Amino acid sequence: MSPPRLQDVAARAGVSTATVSRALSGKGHVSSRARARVQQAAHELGFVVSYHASSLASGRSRNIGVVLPYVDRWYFSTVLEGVAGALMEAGYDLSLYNFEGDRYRETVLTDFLLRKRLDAAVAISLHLNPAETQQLLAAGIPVLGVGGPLVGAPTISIDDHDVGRRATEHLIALGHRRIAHLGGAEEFGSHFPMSSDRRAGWEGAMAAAGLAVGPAWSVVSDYTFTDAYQRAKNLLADPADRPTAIFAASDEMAAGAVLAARDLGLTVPGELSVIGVDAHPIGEAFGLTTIDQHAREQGVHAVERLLEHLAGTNHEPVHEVLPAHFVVRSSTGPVPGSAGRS
Amino acid sequence: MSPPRLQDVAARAGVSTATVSRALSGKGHVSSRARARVQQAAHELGFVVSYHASSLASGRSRNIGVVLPYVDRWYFSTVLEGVAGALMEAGYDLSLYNFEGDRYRETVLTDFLLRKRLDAAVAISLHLNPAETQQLLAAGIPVLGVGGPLVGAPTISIDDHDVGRRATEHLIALGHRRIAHLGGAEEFGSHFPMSSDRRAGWEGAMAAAGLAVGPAWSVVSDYTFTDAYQRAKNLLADPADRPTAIFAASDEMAAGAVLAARDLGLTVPGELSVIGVDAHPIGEAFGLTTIDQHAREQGVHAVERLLEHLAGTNHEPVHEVLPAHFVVRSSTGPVPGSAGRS
DNA sequence: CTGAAAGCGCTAACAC
DNA sequence: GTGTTAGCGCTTTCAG
Repeated sequence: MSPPRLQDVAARAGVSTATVSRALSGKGHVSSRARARVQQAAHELGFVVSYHASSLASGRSRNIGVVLPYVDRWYFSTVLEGVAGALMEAGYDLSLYNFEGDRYRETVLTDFLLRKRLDAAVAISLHLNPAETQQLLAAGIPVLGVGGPLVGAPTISIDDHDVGRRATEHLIALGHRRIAHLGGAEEFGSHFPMSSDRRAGWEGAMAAAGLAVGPAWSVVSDYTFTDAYQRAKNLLADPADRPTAIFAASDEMAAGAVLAARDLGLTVPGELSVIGVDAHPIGEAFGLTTIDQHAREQGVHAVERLLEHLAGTNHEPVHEVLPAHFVVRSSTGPVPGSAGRS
Repeated sequence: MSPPRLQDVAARAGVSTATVSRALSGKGHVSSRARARVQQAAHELGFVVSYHASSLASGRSRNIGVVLPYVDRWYFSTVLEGVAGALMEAGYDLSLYNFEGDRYRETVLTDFLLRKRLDAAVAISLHLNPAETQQLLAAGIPVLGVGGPLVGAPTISIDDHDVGRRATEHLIALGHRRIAHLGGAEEFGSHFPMSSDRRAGWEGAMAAAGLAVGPAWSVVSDYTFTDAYQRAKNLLADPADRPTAIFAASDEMAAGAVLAARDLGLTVPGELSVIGVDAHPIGEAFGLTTIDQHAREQGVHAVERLLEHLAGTNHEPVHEVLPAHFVVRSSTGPVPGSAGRS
């Protein structure tokens, strides 16, 4: 037998389909008596509204798209967890669109996102150009950016420049003068727009303290543990000319650097201090000092903003900046051969 | 102005809506001339079919659900990447349902999955009981299980018992006699059903070799780097009575064990051999010997199977076993104080 | 507060 | 090969 329809419920409850719809959706006024009978009937029949019919008739689908460049990287999967949980609480479905770098960028943007089956979308650390953003907005899909700049759309993110500055100043305060940076490439800007900002924050703090920053200490990696491990090993190879501290743009890279140092026989933080960003769980075992950017909360908050937007009136593209917090553990300490200051 | 409808395209191309529908979907026969005009008109108007209308009318939604207990853990996010890519290639949408452990288990199963908006679902390493599986199947949603047993539904997975056996035999062949296991809890069985199988494989191999397996060497962890690090440290603390090798049920745990060993001053593989499972990228920097279970391919293959199922006739619940392969690196070696065999 | 009825935009028989 | 038309199952004016 086919699944029960709204009409079946109406018949059983002895009311019209309109009343059933109102009673079940909570929209419009229904006498509590009618409501009770409807709910009773719906329950007995095991009725579930048809998503497609409901969406077609109402124009809304209670479905939100999440667009991201990777799902198997910590930041993205963590934000995704936050988004998924918040949407679930709100009774929304979540459609996932993974660029896989840039592999499906075109496909997602043209074939998938425009099928008008989304009430809104959140773009995680994605650099959409104005044309792409406009395309979405023109299709009637409000977009919210998380962790990346989105021209013409509201965003939430942390202040990456400030994060870079604070991490660096923490090391400077410990007496370090020779501080290297391990971050993402500029070209990675399309997916990791924060990279250059964190690097700029480091450069700014170094300059403000009158410290030199050679190109050799401005290391470009790809945000993976393994690549960072290798690059840190190269960076630290020469005992005569190596930094005493490293600021890594992510905890995974920071952890890779710690492992590299150990493999070279260097103690952390005795001979090398390392600080990361993220509060990645792996940092705990490494005793990593880091700056927590509350990735999961970013996802939760993104959904709150988006639902407000859908419900409400406030459609200005506000760029909201979320706080990030120090988590000091044991990977940072006074510079070697000093009394230190901590 | 409102978006163009099928009718607008029909008018512009000078044909009926039925022809437009056929021309655009590729179903049914349309003269190439009509097809060309339709495509032309559709393009000029920027027409995109309405997903909801199409789904309502046809009963199919080109949307597949992915149900999993976590998204921020390597195995799950990697399988998810594979599934997402394969679905994208096939032009299917992907709806994500995250249990977050068991937090949303009920909600997902009752509120979300049954809304008849899914053509099918893949359950990643999820232990659905027969009633839950039946509920889905009864709702007309074919389910495929990846990496976990699903009663009454087709599945694909590796042979975890065999993996445990092979990993252990690798260590035994290197001369090890004191081999510990770091795996998941039995109770974790609801999400990591492979845990107990890998452990059983280890026990079996040890027994077959006539080797003792004390309860102290059968360590239960939670599949995280940090927990494994801590437990391995405890396991290795006593120099007088510690294993010479560890078989960990995942690379993350194996890496945690390697770090623990180093923090205790033990060399790997000189004083301790470690082998994991997964081919997690982090294993590279650790030089981890592992068994690759090809997680991404599991996801890709799951989609292939599901689409075949949707297209075809073969509806038997086949349990397919995929191969897993050794990746020998530098974390395993001859037992300490022996000439070794390799 | 409730019912009748007109669609929402497309697909799939069924005719021609 | 192509057009006609009856829905798909629900929401939402508009009356009452």
